[in-house]
Amino acid sequence: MRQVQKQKTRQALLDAALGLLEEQSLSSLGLREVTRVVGVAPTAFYRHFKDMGELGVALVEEALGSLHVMVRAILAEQDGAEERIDRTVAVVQQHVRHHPLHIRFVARERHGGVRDVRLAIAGEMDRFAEEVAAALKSQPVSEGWCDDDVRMLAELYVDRLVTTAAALLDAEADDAEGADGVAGAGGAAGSEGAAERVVRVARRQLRLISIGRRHWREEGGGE
Amino acid sequence: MRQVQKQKTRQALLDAALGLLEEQSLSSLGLREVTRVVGVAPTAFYRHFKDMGELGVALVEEALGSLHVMVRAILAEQDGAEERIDRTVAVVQQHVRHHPLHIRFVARERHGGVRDVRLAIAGEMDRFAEEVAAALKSQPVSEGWCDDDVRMLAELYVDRLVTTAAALLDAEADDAEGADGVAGAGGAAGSEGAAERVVRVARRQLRLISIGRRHWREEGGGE
DNA sequence: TGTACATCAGTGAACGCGCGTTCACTGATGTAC
DNA sequence: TGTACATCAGTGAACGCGCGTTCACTGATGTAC
Repeated sequence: MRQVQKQKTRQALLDAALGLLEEQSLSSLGLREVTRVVGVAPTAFYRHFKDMGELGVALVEEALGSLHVMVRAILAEQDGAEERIDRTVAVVQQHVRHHPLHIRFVARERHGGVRDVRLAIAGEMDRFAEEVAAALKSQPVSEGWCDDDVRMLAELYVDRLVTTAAALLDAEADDAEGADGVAGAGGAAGSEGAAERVVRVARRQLRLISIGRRHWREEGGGE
Repeated sequence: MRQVQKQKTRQALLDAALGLLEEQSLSSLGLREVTRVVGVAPTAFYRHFKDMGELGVALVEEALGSLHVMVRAILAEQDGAEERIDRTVAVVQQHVRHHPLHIRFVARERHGGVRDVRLAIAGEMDRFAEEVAAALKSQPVSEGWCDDDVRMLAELYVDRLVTTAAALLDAEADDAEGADGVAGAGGAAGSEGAAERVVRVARRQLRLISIGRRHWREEGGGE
């Protein structure tokens, strides 16, 4: 079938673009750069996308689709609060390792220079928050919470997950770089890597939010 | 003095670039675009900056300098927890109104495509966190907290301020746009604007964090 | 199965354009005497 | 105060280059009979 081959080329364009976007932003990425990596003529691009913005929106769907899987995995947990936090951070860490380019892309283009892409990301993030809110609402801790408060908590969580993922990505890059370059210069041999620090901080931040959540109704609810 | 005129041109280049960066990212901004706005020859650019990256780093200093003032203003507050939160959000809101381009620039280039600029922003944000940590440490609520925990709380606060500022900026743009375009289409006349919603959510998120902070030692400290 | 025809993903030459950078220059400002 | 000279911020012509986009095309794949 001809459509099969067409999809392959389309996917190759998306993959090539995503790879190139590790080190630059969408608005400075050229159509010719992408086709050059794939090995097709520049004009072939137009058989698949109107322009780079349209390719960007397609990448949003791909990247946030994979993030969506991550969020669902976290929400599926049923353990106690403490184990839940550890699992959450572990899932984020795993996701960063398996889809570093997706995380980089979302972090960069969330406030980037292409309007359609920003809107697409904002829309997807909103759906995440809604999904997280629904999950939080069904938990016993949320008894007596109004929908609005649940939603603001969900946004706090979603934001923290994305921020942590982006921080982790930078930290792992730093760790890898430092290991090659100045192996052990200054710090003790067993000293904490940047990624480990991010993980520890993220866990405690989630813990603090969780504590705030448990005491919210006692003293917070009256607006 | 000749240096005075030179500084004026330099500042004009920075201002023009900042304006152009409202709608695009640094890595796609051209040297000729900037000089065209200022009204000087393209080659004049080189009398002030090696390239756009260097101009970007200069913009970081300017933008985070103004953010620094904001952070100090917040830390100077001495009221109770609740008033402190209201004042904090009010200061952020005011800052967004007075320096929207600075906020946009920092939000965009924090994860943007120019390495030197990213590093400069990360460095400044780190200094903010350190400063906030020092202020938090001296408050009575922090009795018995280890430095590491204070620092993680400071990072949570700094991150929340920047995120809120960026969200507020987008929300105010949405509000202005919606008012022109579809005046009152769908929502009731007195319905909440996007900016107001962001402010209300931000207040409650800070409140929740503050509650978590007060109960931290009772149940959180043991790692 | 074989033949005639339609489709359409990918080609490749050509275009005009704005880019960053070079270079020798100009002329106002600042300095020495 | 006036003159001769130095400095250097800004100029403007020129360059080669890679960009996005157009167009008529090719030839493999798919379809009808």
